[in-house]
Amino acid sequence: MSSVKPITLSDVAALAGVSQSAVSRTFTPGASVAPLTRARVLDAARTLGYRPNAIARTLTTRRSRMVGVLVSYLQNQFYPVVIEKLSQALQRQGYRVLLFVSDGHETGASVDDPLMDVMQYQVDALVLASVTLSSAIAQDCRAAGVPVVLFNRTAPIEGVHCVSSDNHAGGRLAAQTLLEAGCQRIAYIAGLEDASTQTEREQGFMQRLGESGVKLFARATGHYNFEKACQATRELCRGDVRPDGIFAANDHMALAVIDTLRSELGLKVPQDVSVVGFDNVPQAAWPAYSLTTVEQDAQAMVEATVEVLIAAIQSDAVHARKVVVPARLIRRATVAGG
Amino acid sequence: MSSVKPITLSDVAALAGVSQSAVSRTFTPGASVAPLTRARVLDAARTLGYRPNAIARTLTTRRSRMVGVLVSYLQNQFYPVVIEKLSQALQRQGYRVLLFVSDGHETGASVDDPLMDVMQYQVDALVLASVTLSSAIAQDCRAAGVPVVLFNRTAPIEGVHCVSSDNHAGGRLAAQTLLEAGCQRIAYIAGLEDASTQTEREQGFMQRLGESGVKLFARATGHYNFEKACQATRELCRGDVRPDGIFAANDHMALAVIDTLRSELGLKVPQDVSVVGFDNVPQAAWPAYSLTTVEQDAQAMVEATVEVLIAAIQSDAVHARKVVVPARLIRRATVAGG
DNA sequence: AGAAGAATTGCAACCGTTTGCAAGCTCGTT
DNA sequence: AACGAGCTTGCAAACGGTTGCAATTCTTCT
Repeated sequence: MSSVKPITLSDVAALAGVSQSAVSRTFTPGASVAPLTRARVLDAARTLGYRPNAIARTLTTRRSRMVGVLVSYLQNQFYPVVIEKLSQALQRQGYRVLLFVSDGHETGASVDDPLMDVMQYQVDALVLASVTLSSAIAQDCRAAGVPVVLFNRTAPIEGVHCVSSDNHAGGRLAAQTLLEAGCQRIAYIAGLEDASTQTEREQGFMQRLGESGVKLFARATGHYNFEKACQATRELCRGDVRPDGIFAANDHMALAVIDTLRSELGLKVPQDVSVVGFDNVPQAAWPAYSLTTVEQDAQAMVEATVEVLIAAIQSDAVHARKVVVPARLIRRATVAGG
Repeated sequence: MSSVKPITLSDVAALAGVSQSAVSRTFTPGASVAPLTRARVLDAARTLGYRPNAIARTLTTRRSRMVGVLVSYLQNQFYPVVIEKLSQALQRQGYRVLLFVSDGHETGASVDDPLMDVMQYQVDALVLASVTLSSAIAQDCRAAGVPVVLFNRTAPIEGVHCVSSDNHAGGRLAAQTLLEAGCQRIAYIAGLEDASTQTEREQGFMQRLGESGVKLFARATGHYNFEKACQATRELCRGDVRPDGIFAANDHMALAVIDTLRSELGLKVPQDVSVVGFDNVPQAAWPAYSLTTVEQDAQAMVEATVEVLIAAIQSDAVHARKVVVPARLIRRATVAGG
């Protein structure tokens, strides 16, 4: 069972008694081939078990129909959901996904390397779905003529597309929800400090608080990480007087907050403290949490991404698009007085 | 900014004043190149911003250094974890991941199509990490000379490698745990009926129960699905007398069981009913659940997979390996009398 | 100094497709 | 019967690399 000799165009051509071109053309939709020839070729191809070689095709057409997708960490359930949807959407459009998962230790080049690596595979476009990622990369790819779309992240990089949800409005929604619940001491648990999602959500949140003349009671950083969010929660509740409302910059952290509040600090959610998250990951709906959260419409974001991507591949010249999809509040059971 | 002319071997060769071969060889580790030439080439490459074209390379070497990875649904957190680890491990070995997510509606050809599609990309190997997948596929790929490894699934297919954990022993462990806790009415929630993980776990479980002369109190099917597992739990608890110990065939379902038991049926875990899961997904450790479960060592499974894969790629002739990784019990707080 | 041997280099064929071009064909028209 | 329009077809040159082979250069030893 050693390496099977693969069937090529010319094998089929030989059997069908036609030229390579004829075979190639029968497999190229819209090419000019006589019905009879096509039938003969298809026949030969079938008996030989011929499968076109996408790699060879890529070499001449200079279109791989592969899209590079770069993700950082999949602990946050939002990303698996996105990958699943994105991958399926791209498959439907005839594209394949070349997946890269960065090590998390994204110190400078460590992430650049595998990334430039993906470029060697001639991907038609690149989706960066990592919250934090040196924007230098995006520019490199851009320079190499590969369309780049930043997913769930914005950045003022020339020629780079962005798809995100309305984090600012979402932050405002979270604030408003906590305010309406009558919270007096509102705290915020931040994500990774330099992530655009983090800063935008916080700004919206603070702005809305400010409009009601409310000052933030406390702030801690959870780095979009479960353990660190637990830590942040402990920190917030250390003093005699603790917050009665917490907005965590994403659900992943919000779940950690709830767990810590309940199991470790013996507090009741929402009676003692209200919690609002961001994303609406599947677990947010699980009865154990039933988290009130700001939804990011993953489906809409994915659809926008695919659309932008394809447009960009089709005509390289389109000006960079910044899509922001609306966010909306999902009211569940972690905010008082619901 | 229309299509940038890419830099090729000959561009570099021209600038460096050497032949294409020289350039090619400086980028081929272990090839014979004089230090001076190498330096000159590297220099030229740098100033030109040259990046080797992996696609072209693939065409001649007939090794794409891509591995196709096929997954079905990512709701079950076990798979994201696996993808992350697998992807990183492969990257470390210089392989890229071509990801396929099947639609879930795996009715016959619907999954075969995208899969045969992946074959066109000349992947060096294929990992099937979908619980349920027509084995015909595996054989097709095998026939095409592409090594196939079934991840977390066994099947007696000639020439196809398998990596899974010891589901039988794991099932026994689950039974033993419930027995030791003094459970009198032990129930089982099955996964997808024809998945090998499901049947193996159930067999081990039943065997151990039998050894203690215990008969199964009830059985329901959750199809490895959250909602259906909730449904199954309701079903099990419908009568006057309900189970006091439940083994769910995976954590994803076990979490659903706990949620349903607590929030919907007002029962206490583990006081009223003990629950054991299988996988040890990250959420199992979350305080809200603190699930006692049988761990699948994802890291070990991934490492085995990569090893098998690479061995198979290196020499096509190796006989199919079936690796089974030991499973162990993680004792947390969902079994009585812990 | 001369020859054997090793290291380096360039030539050119090849990997499996696509595609521009020109030639060959089929038909309907006049 | 001759003519041109429109299809179909094959030829051959790319696409960007790799690699066996032979030629060249450099060492080193006698």
